[in-house]
Amino acid sequence: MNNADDNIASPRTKPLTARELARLMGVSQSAVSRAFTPGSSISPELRQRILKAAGELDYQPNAIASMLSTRRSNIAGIVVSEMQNPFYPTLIEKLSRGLQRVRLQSLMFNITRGSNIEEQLVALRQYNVDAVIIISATVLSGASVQWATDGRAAVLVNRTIPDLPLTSVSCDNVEGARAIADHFHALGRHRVSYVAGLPHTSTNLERQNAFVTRVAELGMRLIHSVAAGEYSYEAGHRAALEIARGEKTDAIFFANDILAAGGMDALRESAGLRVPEDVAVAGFDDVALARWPHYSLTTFRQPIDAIVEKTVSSVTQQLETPSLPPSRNPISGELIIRHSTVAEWLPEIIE
Amino acid sequence: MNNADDNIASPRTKPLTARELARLMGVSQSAVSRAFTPGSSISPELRQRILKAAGELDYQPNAIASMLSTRRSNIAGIVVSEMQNPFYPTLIEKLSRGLQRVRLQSLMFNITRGSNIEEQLVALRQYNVDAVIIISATVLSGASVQWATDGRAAVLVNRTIPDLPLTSVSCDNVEGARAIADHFHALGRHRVSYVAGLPHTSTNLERQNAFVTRVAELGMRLIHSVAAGEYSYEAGHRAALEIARGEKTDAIFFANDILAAGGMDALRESAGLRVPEDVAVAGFDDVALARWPHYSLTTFRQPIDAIVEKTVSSVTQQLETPSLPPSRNPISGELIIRHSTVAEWLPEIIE
DNA sequence: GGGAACATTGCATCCGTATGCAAGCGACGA
DNA sequence: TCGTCGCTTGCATACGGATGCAATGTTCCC
Repeated sequence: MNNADDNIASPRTKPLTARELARLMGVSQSAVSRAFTPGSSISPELRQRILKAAGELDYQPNAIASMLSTRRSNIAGIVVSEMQNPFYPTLIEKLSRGLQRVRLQSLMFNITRGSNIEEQLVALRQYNVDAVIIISATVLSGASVQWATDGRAAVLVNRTIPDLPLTSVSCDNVEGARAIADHFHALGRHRVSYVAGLPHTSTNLERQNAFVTRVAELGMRLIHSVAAGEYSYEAGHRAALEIARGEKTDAIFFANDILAAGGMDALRESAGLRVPEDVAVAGFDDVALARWPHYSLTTFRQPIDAIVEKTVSSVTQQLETPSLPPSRNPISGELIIRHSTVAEWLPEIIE
Repeated sequence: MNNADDNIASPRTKPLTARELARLMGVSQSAVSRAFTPGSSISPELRQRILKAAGELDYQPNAIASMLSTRRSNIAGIVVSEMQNPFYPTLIEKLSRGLQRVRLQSLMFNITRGSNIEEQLVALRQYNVDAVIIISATVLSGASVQWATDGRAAVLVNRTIPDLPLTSVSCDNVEGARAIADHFHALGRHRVSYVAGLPHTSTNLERQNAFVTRVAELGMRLIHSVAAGEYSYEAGHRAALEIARGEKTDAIFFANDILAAGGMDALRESAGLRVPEDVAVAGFDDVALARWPHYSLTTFRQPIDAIVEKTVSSVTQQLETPSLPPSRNPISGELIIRHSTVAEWLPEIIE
């Protein structure tokens, strides 16, 4: 039992290094490095030999060391705050996959509202992320974002920050809000209302302004315009009750689907109104529950795949061309009409 | 305009290094490093002086270099796959905050089912993550997980992997499933059914076995036991319809809340049954929608905060004591009774 | 056959921080 | 007053790979 250690699962095995592998093979460390670097100057034979040996000896390059040398981390920092709205998990999931496709891992930064945000952004710089993708709707100061993103690829998804020239990719909120207003108008609803979520976010401002403007253009009356305060079911519920207690309205546009869901339940179950007969309801996003037969919610679909694709391509372009000027990229969405505005529309059979 | 560059936002400014800062201050680079390393040998005065200068000159240590030196990355890899169930985003968000509290950033690894999982786990080793937290319900082979976690702190959350001795933290599925069975029994329901999600996951097996066993112990009859195939609203909807077409059952336990929501809507709106009068419905997790008045779902609440806390503390312990033997940590949950099983229970007023 | 252009390979050094070791310094006790 | 001990500080080097440059070997053309 002289070599007892050999039999024990060895948690401490130091990973093989390029130098060691090189020594074992009688080649130089550079050769090993080149074997793993596409496009580097090495003969196909040697590369194959090294990759084969690497496979057998379970060598893989240490990404940390490589980051230090190249000053590229191959990491994208994703700044996130509200995971409650199911739209975001879906977005993040797809985004993270999209980034993996271009060899970027996703480092998540969960911003907690109220806590010291600057402090949380320090890590973005410390970890030397190549790209910063800001999804959080939470208000971030332009200065801190500028500082955090300084010199890196950066994309704001579904939001903008005043006075900060950064590339942004968003669903076309103006198009969406106008489409809803047009739809209400086409339905013959003329006494419409709007329910905001977080009032000061760029997303909300765009939707609200576009909706209100279009409503006026079409000669409809805006009966209520309330702020729910947050993007939650409960907030939508409260807002709907408040509206139901006031002057009669025949169509409500909620700033997103979750608000709309809470609102519909309140209208139907607490206010005793029929949706869509008494009041039509529309949301925004087209999250999964909008398709549920119970809600069957008319909504403006955010084209997640297109948003992800544009975000990823913008990141890669910025990485290739650091001087690329910022751009705004509104992505066209699609009005999805369902039962919550059109009684004749019957919920899809769920297959 | 000789120094035109000065006026332009300088995206390329190379970050200040410890050496440079040291040179500027006339101290050694070691001193700078020590100033940022708690517990290192340095006088309080010098440390203060350095930290002050660092603040003014906007220096912060390069985490990459530090990782290379210390062989600690301060990164936890979170392996995730299903973000559709709202339980997981919530869990991940809290977990990520919990980890930040102990100075660990979260690197997310989104496992795509079907694609090459091993390949995706390579990055866990390359990035040298200190800890691996596996939340994904997707089936992972023991061997690949072992390889990926080799020698690091690792925790399986809400799942186990057969034959793989790893620390796990889960809601006590047995307790939960028994509580539901007991509840059905107390309600006088004796013809019960079970709806599974992903049939081969450890979570499902535990819930299913415990439920079936308890049902038998209590002398109730198990009428249907079906597998929805995935944890989705649609799957729950389909499963419920299938059950409604078969022999009459008076209580259904769905393996999670999303399934239950789909199931309830199907029972009520497609099968024309009353919930809870004709059939009682219970779920598992207590996600947000379980509280919505429309569902008002009886469910077994997973104690997310306790799970997160235990996970984080287990990680820190493992980091301190690498030889720590694996442990199982079932966390006690709580039966939440609502309208879907007890007609008299009225939905909470939403404040 | 000689030389130039090219393809491969290795050498040496750098990336930015952490840390063992030894040197410097002041304080304290005998 | 001198030796010793403890606290600070700096020096030198390690962490693991990437890469410019020089050295070597090949190929091709005149």
